[in-house]
Amino acid sequence: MAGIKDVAKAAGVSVSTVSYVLSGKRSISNKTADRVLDAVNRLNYIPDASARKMRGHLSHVIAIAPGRREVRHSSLSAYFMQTALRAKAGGYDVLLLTGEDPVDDILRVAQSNLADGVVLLDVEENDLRAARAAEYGKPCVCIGFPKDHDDCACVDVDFACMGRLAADRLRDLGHERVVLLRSVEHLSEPMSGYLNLFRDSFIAAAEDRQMVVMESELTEYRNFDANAFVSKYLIPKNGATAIVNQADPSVLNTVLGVLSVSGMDVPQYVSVLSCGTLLDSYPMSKGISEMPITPAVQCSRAMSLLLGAIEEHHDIRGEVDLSVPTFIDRGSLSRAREAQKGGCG
Amino acid sequence: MAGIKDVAKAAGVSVSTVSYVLSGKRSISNKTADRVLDAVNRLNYIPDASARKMRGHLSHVIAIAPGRREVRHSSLSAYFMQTALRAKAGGYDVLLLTGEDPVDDILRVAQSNLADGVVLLDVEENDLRAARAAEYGKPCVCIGFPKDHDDCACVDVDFACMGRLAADRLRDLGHERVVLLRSVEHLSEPMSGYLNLFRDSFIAAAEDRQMVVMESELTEYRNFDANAFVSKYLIPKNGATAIVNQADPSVLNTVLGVLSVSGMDVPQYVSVLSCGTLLDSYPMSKGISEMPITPAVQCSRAMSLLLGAIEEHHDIRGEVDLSVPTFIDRGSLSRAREAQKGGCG
DNA sequence: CATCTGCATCGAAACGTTTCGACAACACGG
DNA sequence: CCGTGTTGTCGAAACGTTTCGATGCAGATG
Repeated sequence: MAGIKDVAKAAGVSVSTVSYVLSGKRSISNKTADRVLDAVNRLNYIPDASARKMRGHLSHVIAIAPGRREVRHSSLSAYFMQTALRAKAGGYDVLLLTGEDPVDDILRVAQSNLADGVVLLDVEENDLRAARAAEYGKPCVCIGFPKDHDDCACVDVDFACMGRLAADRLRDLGHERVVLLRSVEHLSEPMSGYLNLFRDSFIAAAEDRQMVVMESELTEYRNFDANAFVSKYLIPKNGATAIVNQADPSVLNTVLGVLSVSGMDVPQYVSVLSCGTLLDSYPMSKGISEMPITPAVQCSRAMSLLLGAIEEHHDIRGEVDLSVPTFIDRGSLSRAREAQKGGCG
Repeated sequence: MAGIKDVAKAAGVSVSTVSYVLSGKRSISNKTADRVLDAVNRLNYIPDASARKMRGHLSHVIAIAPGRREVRHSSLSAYFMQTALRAKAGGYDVLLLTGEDPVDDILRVAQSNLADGVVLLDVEENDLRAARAAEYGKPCVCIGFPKDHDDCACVDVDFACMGRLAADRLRDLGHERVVLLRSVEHLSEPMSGYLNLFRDSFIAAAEDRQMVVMESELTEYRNFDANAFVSKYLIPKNGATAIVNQADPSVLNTVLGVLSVSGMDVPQYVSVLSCGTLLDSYPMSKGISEMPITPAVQCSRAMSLLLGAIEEHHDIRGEVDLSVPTFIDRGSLSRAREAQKGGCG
């Protein structure tokens, strides 16, 4: 509750002197500075945030707008936390936007100067928030890759590249028949482009390499039948020797449970590679090698771009930053078993 | 970028008239009001947030402080979103705090008037953030139940009550032998009181009712062996007829997988009741009846308390609001099977 | 000694609002 | 026609900072 005036009075100096001591923008004698700092500590003075940014100053807040309000994927909080962490490292706080109409919310906080910049999460292929970025009057970064991104920067993993890398890796291990385990997420989020981006590029690359790709059926979560999946794609003579997982960790976990019970060991009998997932925050029944999404990387890059735009006035509109996928070996990949009479059942 | 002065000029009135039209705090003739509103729309005027709260006004921001930065439980984002939703409904935005030192962060945003109030998430039994609430100078609500809560309000599910209700429900269905499936979360979060609160009250209530409670071993996630669990607690002659799950959904899912493969049907062979979890945002292989945590309820109550404190100056320090647990029937409970030669293996 | 330079400090303006007090215009009852 | 009240509007103060320009003073330079 103490203001700068109280500090000034207590230290016996003028208000401006206090301000200069605190900001270091003009030289102040040590003697005076010490008296001022003393008073600051004694009175527990913290400058008022609003008053501070009254002279054309930054609010040091960035707004973060998750997309759909139905949050089923737990990775969302990873993005929240990573964004907040990076923001804090740059001296910014993070404002969470969750209104009915996301665009309205963004407009409000951006135009009222409550926030200096905007990060969009859960960006869909046709994303209204991204399309209207020009109206915000503040720099804007998408984590994701919307079609219309003329007025914002985009940061994402290069999922097309991931598809090719996955195909390469499996082919190099001799896998010729692969099954793609897809999440039911597709049903509820048809627009979330990255899953399709990966899938298409993986299938194209695999076929280039003479591999056979099967795709699991898309069903409701609750109806997913791991037994049926295993019976259909892994047990037959010409079943797959590798699973590429694009599904929710728990779906994969169920499959692993069935494999384990049936004595179809990973990776001896079947290799598993999970792509575009985030398993390390997730208790799997078995270590699964992975080309994960990387919230830390994307958030960090997003924040660099954003802070550059805010503080150095870089124009980041239209910029696209795709990062090369990483691979984490958790031992679930090995050479394809020899073509044999297939299965154990 | 247009300011109130521009609007005033465009409408041909004084600055104060514009302000009164917008706030409705004094009567203004319709004619003038229309002209002003016209100008506001034409210029796309949005008042500057900082300037607005310069005269002793509220910032209409509440700060939300998650506890541990390692976020493995996905329910965190449910709390984020629910808090933000409720806050927005009351006209508040939400600021996400994630600094190294949570107390510092809270002090900073509270004392600088950046936020009008504070919500603490992931509150532990001995929570420093709660203990120091007096210093914030703003009202503070915990979601959780710390020991030292003299200076903040607490909102939580009544986990002791949940333990009793769970015991009652199982006993009424004739279950006399129950196994408690505990999460490994305990290992990493020894202080997170609610799991123990439930456990202790459940065990006490169950023993009161002449039930036998077994407890699964606590191991690392990756080492959790669902087969061993099933063999040890469910297959033997005197095995449990019901599982009370307190563990991570994916651990439970693994168990369900083993049960399903082994032909031990739920609920015919074994009943399952999950407590203190949040399965509906989580794709389980099978519907599991549940006494869930209820982020929406807690966040809503927390926000009511907080807004009451902020806007009506209620003193909410020391207040405790425990909500009665809810039960969701998803069909995984049935009468205990008759004592028989036990198991299928 | 007269200037100049640089340092330390101060007073006041500025930021964009809200709100208080004033006042003119008008209506109404006496 | 005078008080009294109401309505609509305005000017200016206030909020708590930052920062510009000015000033006083000490020491260096001519």
